Amino acid sequence: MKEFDPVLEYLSRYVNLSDDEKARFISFLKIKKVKKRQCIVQPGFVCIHKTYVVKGALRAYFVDQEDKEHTQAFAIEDWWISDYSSMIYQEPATLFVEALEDSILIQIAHTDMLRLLEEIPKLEKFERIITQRALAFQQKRLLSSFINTAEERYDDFMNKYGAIANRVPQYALASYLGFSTEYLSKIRNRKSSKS
Amino acid sequence: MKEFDPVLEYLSRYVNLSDDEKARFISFLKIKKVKKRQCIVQPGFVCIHKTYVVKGALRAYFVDQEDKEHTQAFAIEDWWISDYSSMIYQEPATLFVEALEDSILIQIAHTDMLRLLEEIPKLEKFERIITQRALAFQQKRLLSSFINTAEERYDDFMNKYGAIANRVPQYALASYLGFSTEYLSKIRNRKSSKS
DNA sequence: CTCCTTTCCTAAACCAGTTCATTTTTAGTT
DNA sequence: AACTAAAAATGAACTGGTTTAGGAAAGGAG
Repeated sequence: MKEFDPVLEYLSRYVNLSDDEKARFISFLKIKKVKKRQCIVQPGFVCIHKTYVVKGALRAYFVDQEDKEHTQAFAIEDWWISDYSSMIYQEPATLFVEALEDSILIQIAHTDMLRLLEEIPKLEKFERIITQRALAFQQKRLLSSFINTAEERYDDFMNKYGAIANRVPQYALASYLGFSTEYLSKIRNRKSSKS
Repeated sequence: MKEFDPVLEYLSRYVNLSDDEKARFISFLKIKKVKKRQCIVQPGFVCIHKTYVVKGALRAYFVDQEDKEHTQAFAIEDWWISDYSSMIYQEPATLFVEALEDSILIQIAHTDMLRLLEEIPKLEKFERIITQRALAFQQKRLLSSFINTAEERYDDFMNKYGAIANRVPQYALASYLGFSTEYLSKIRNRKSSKS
């Protein structure tokens, strides 16, 4: 099952599974290939899967009443993505999760994950830790949106996630950082004229 | 150990513990009483405890370079609070956690909690679930800060958490919602003149 | 290669929310 | 009750970021 190795490697950073447990885990995984612009989650439908990115790039975004998009998260190789709220509460999604490039994904259904958590309690630790880290990240991001100016947030993102910034469309980046594409353009212009 | 009952009741919503396990859990708990304005977490010191509020009200806030405060969370009766990031990474805190009223708290050290998680794996489920919910909440809050105007965010908060809003100082509420006290004052004025 | 769509850039008018400076109200303390 | 300090209100001047409307560049499909 070589195709699932990346996920097993990811798991092994947090928890040690026996070969049997690994096999059991893998039995619930599914490979999914998607083309650019294809959505794997849409508002109105419950988000069933947790999705791991083997190859490619995706984003989760919300569309508000004025049809404006707000990017909630990006995911590239070795990241997870989903409409988290929809998945854990088994409610209709509010987000789109869309491929920004042709991508190869590995998915596990939330209900299967819950079953696995019962079977292999060690996995709970994995879930807890990655969720804790996601929470800490999200808290920092919210603070930053209040504390830093648009330009500071842009700089921070370029420093930490330049690899992502250079791969995703500009409107997606601007809507992640919480300002308009026009303003992103203005920021970049300001920078290039300075140097 | 009647004094710890509120925490046990909280736990029981997520996981069933035997009497032995309950006793073991309780053995790590400590009661803490604090006066208004007293801080239980400060920048520079590692946040050791997870804190449950038996009675009273607290807030966690960040102070930026311009000495402006940004409230990250409130906690009243039956809520938990801490500098989450500092606690899980065992790094110096960046937040203050301050009592807004004289309060009675129950604390558990993070290291003790980790030990308990090893001893009583059932507890992992508890940790995972409350963290997942906190994450979903945080994600909604960030989206809302991008999508909604200051006034809409104020209205939402009043609807959902009116009980908190009426208990905390106005500057704390404004800094939670992400705008200035002056503007909050303006919003309230607008409303009272309308009705 | 050409057409067409999507993405990116620019600039001026505009507005939601801030800043600053001062006053009024409230709450805590002796 | 009187004093003090903290919190809330007010209003005028200002600004970071949006909006609107356009044109330029880049990528994909035939």
